[in-house]
Amino acid sequence: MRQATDGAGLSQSLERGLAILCAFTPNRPTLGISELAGELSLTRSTTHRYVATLASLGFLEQDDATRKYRLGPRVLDLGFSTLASLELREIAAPHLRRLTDTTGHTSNLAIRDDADVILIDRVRGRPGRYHHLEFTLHVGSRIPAYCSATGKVLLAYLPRPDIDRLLDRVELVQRGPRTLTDRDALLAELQQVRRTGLAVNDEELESALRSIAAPVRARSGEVVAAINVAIPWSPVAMTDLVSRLGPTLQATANDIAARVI
Amino acid sequence: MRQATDGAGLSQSLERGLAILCAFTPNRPTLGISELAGELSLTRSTTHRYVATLASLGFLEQDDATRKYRLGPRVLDLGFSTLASLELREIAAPHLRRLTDTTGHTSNLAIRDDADVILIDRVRGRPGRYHHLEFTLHVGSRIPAYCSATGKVLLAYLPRPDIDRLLDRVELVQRGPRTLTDRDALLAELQQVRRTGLAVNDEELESALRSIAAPVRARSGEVVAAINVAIPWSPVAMTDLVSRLGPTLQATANDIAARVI
DNA sequence: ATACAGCGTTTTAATATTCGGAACAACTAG
DNA sequence: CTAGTTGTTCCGAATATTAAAACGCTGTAT
Repeated sequence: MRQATDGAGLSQSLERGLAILCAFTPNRPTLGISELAGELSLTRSTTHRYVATLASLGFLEQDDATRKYRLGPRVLDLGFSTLASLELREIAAPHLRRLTDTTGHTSNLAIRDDADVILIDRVRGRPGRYHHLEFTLHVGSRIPAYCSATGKVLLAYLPRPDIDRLLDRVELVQRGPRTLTDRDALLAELQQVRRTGLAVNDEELESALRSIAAPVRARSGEVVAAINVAIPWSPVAMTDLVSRLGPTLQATANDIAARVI
Repeated sequence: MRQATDGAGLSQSLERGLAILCAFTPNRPTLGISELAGELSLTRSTTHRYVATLASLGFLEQDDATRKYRLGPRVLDLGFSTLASLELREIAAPHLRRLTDTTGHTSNLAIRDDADVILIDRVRGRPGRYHHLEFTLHVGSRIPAYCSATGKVLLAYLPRPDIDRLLDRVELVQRGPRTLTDRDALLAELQQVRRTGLAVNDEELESALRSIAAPVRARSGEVVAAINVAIPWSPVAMTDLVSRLGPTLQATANDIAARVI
């Protein structure tokens, strides 16, 4: 849903077709031709041609009753089976699993894309108290970096100019009861992350959700990913959680890093 | 110049662009312009324009050193967060988790797409003996139906004409030491599946991999998905495994079905 | 050193491909 | 019945796309 033609020489049709696919979100799982056309500022006929193409290839399906469209199973072919960071994901998988087994909490592996983080692997914690986020977050989910523990980690170790450039384009909107909406406060916290090697998210993304994250470094020392554990809210103080889980988290992150090529 | 494949594709550019994205597989994670052009029978300049478009949108990334391309993080935006069967996935998630906790084995939720099955959720089993498939199969992976337990379940309950039509287009290639390459043998086994309500995969997809699957039914009674547990090979007889795990599997499948809208 | 072969990239003019207005059929309200 | 949707089809216009050729560049082989 970003960016049209900055320069010349790009394929309009491809761009529009992909925009159509991206228009389907969890909040709007089914869309009609007119809705799509309106959203993308295209005519219905043009939209229909793209949609028909996508449907004929299996990326979209048409609902028999309502005539509207939804995503088809083939979207899962698109890159999901591959993925830029497949190697990292494979290396991390058993360690994530162990992290969840020892802590009992859901653990995630995330990378940064622009000012967002993307979950590239996750191991669910014990059943029982399933939180709302358990269902709204999947592998592939995209979350703003500024209000997540993994995001803070992935921001913190960037060169300062890059941090500024990213934050320039982001509005620090209130997502949870304790979201850091003040840029200076966020920058201070990023410094804290660099000092401690840990980031926390204390109900900043969503109410009742806490999380602690640690950086995963490549051989070069560069922070290439972050792992975290998601913790449902409890009366325990955040500092206690950090001192209890932080070392385990960092040890896991280091184990992963040690196996990265 | 050329018409699209089966006269289906209406927008040539969109079809070609998506073909480029799909050309990236786990086996071939990075591709150059020339490779892509050769594979898709396009000229390099045309290929380059599509690739540049995809790269400018974040779906591809260019390696600084080799100048070749790999998938970018944005591919994960494509539909994965939504998906036709998201509801089913959400409903099934805690049950899959419990299934893995009680059996210790990796469990999966799969739907059918044409003659393949697609994993739409998975809960990894205990660490320890990580099998090769642990790494080659992810959510989103596509496997031939005829040589997997979930696939047999999803084939078995189709109307007979549909089964025939699907199998007409599939070659029963040997994938594992015990793959059913004979169509009649496969059809007989599908009947067995309908009788017992369980399907097995005894080293048919890959050596040392066994699996047992059960159908998940919608309110209407239609089989809409399948769940399975993957079992590393052991000297235990398959029939023993079935009698031990089958009831649990079916109970889980029924639990899920009972909660499907 | 030189020539070569391959790569990704840019430019080009010609046209196949795509565009979008208008019209259609089906459906829902009022 | 009319008036407003919706998804869908048609078709001439024209634009966005195509592919050949040339450009640098990087290696390798001579």
